[in-house]
Amino acid sequence: MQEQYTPSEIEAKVQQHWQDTKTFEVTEDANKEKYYCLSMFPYPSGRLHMGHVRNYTIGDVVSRYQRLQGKNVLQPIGWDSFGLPAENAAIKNKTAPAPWTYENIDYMKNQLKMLGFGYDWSREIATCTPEYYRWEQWFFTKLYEKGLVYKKTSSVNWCPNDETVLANEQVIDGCCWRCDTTVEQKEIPQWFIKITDYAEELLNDIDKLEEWPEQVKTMQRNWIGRSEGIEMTFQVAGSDQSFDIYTTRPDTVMGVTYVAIAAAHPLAEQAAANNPALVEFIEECKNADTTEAAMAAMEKKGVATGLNAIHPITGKEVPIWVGNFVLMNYGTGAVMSVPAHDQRDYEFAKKYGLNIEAVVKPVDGDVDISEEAYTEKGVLFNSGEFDGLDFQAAFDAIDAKLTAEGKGKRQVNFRLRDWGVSRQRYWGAPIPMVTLADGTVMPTPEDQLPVILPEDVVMDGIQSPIKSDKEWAKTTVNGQEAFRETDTFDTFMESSWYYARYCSPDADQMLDPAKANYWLPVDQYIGGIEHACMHLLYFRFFHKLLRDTGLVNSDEPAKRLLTQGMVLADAYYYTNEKGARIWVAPNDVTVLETDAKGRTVKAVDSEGHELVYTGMSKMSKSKNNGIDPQEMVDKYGADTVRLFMMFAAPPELTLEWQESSVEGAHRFIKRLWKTAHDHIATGPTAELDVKSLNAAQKELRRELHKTIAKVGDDIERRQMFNTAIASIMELMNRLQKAPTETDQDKALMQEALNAVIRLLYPIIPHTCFVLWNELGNQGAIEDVLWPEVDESALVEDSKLIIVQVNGKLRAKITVAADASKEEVEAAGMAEDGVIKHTEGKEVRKVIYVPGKLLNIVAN
RNA sequence: GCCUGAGUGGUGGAAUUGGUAGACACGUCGGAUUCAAAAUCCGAUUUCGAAAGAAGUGACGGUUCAAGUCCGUCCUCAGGUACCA
Repeated sequence: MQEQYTPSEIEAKVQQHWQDTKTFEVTEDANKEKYYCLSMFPYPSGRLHMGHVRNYTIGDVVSRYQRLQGKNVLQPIGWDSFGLPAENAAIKNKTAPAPWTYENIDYMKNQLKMLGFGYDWSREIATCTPEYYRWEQWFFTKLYEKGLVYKKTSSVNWCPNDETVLANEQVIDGCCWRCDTTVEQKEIPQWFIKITDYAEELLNDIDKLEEWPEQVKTMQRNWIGRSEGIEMTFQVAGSDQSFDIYTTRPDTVMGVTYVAIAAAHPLAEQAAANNPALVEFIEECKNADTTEAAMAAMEKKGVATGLNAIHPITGKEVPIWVGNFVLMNYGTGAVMSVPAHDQRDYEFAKKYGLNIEAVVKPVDGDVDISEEAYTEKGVLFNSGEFDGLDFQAAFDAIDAKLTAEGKGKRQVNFRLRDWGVSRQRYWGAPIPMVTLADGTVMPTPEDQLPVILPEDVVMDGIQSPIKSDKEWAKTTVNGQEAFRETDTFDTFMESSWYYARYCSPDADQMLDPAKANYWLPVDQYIGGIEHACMHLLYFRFFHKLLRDTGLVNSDEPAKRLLTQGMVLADAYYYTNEKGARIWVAPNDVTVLETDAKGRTVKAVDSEGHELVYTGMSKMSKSKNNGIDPQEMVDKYGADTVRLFMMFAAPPELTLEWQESSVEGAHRFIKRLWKTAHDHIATGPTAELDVKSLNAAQKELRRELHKTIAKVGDDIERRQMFNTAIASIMELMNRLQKAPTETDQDKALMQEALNAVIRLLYPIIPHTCFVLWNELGNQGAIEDVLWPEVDESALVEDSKLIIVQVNGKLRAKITVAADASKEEVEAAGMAEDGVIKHTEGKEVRKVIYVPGKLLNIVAN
């Protein structure tokens, strides 16, 4: 065996072995328990970043661990390869999105192999290929036939200068990122999928996701946002027109002093006919940013329409205002306003001098609305026949009255909105719809699928090539001239079902149900927390759609979810002559001076600029603090990078990249290698005879088996890979100091190393692959099982008891494992530290936590 | 704004069910080895204090024999907010 640890040699050799023997290619096997481990697939942006490395290392650790549990483990990978960045890169590099994407895939695929991830490469998919998206198109046409797809107008960000639609990301401070023109909102027809038809099930089935983080489940519940309220109709005074509003606070309805409608509401347009101020305001609202955050931040403004609405219960007239905070697209496009009991309405009423009438007060006192709205639920007053009712009673009574008079009804609403899947961009799957010459809109017939996206295109930076090429849309359907839809799908469509396609990647149908039902649901899904609401909800939604199409037979796509945190790194900048901050890459920084505690005081870059250190931030292009995984693998080897990633923080927390800590991980592997080398150099070992071990050997063996138990629990149940590694490090620290004189010392070392190598295998597989055979074991480590815990080795004959007086630590005592409370108490009371703090005091109570702690309460 | 998290030594973090706060590692300091350095090995390392001891987990308050952990109010940071993926 080589004395030096040479990761580059070892890793190349082991990776070649995995490739040659197709170690990680799997097929359905009814005799084996399956395990499907899935990491969110990457967008092929160019090179892997540390976030990818973290995500895929976690997945690989889980997969290899499960393999050693004897399971049939599927770990696939692919490429989420449609999307906006490819268009931007293509324009910048004067190429087309397709070649740019395919080159990136090739490059990144190599990087994944160099990190040693055990993927079944025979199942690799790229969503930008017709072989993939054709089934998505097919599925969309099926959804259309089922009535789950519809078209409606919806607003998009519009740059009037470029005459193009912008993503939210491309709007900077209300202006186009390319030409700085003020962005407008434009209403255009778009396709929607009725996710709201599944809102109730998506909400209820969250309860089935027992192994999903509570955090994600809470976010999804709030995102879906089920509410119970009343929808009621207001008549417009002096007209036969009416409009509906929805409220979750019908108990406040007697306090309605005005109603607010959206600028795009038909009534607003009607009222604007002879009201120039209103026309101007409606114009202004058209250009307002409609993202939720912007809506919340903007100043709430309004203009009176001059129209009045008739209160459905009191019959009184209240003014109708147009408010910039009401959107036509959401809800009914109108809201009732109760300034006394809603803070936004309160501020609006104060601003425009509208009436404020309190109708709800606390159960035990008066209501004070001189400073702000009273938004709690209380008891009604000033509410006529409803006076004295509490929230629920008022809700029921008002519901009964409105229902009886045909003016309203109880209704469940969801915050969740239907999924708009149309994008006016090129690099996406064409939406398989056509418009015939006679105006009929219909799905592309099945025999004309896939609708192929041409890849050989020239990007002009503004218009989608399939829109600017007027010929592309032309086709023939049912013998008629027809025009293809030139919008493409939201890329969330592709990422909503890839997990299912992996089960039968070459199937000549969307998926092969027999194979899909063998592998699905996914046992472990791993990805970033940023996907909690959108991707993970679409993913669950699509699974239910697949189920209702008869393609899968489970209700949920993934049993267990792990959401990993971001990767941060040091960031440094200097200010140039023009006053601009120039961010310097961390590997170009030399720290010259640290304070007594090791904090950076002075740092310079290679050109001598003195730098400002800003601490840790998310690795990003803007702060130039990305660490290239490739460089790290070249320098330390993949196993070191993997070990550091898993050791530096628990998977769900942010991880701070610290190269000194990477070196620490590298040192640990070197020590492991040396310990194994030194042990192997002493020659063959005798058989371990457990009965003959002395006390020290027994204790060492107990530590070994405690570690085996802890590591298994940490990886499988707790998913705390960092503490699993820490406990292996502790054990290794002891093993390095353990005596090696006798046969049994050596036999124990052999048992320990054979176990440690398997415990570490999921994390540093290359090193462990080699060491497994060096230790004299036959066959590949992939084919052996996880070490077993010898329960008999765990038995302890004594226990350490913490002795406290009034909750403060005063002594530590060792007692027999079977000592009674009385014995422990007597031993504890005899300790100097205890006597000192109980002298002259009365012992009032003694709390004993068996085998752990004794607390003496005295005063 | 709203929804969801996080905050513990110089640093990353540990403390799993309310029971020893700081495991493991990095850094720093001291020592060994070396002509010297790198590498490696050994030791110290929350703060204050000579010690005894006291204080200490973002802030303030509460529950409890016992609180990093539970409850309340607040502060800061992060993720999401429906066309970035």
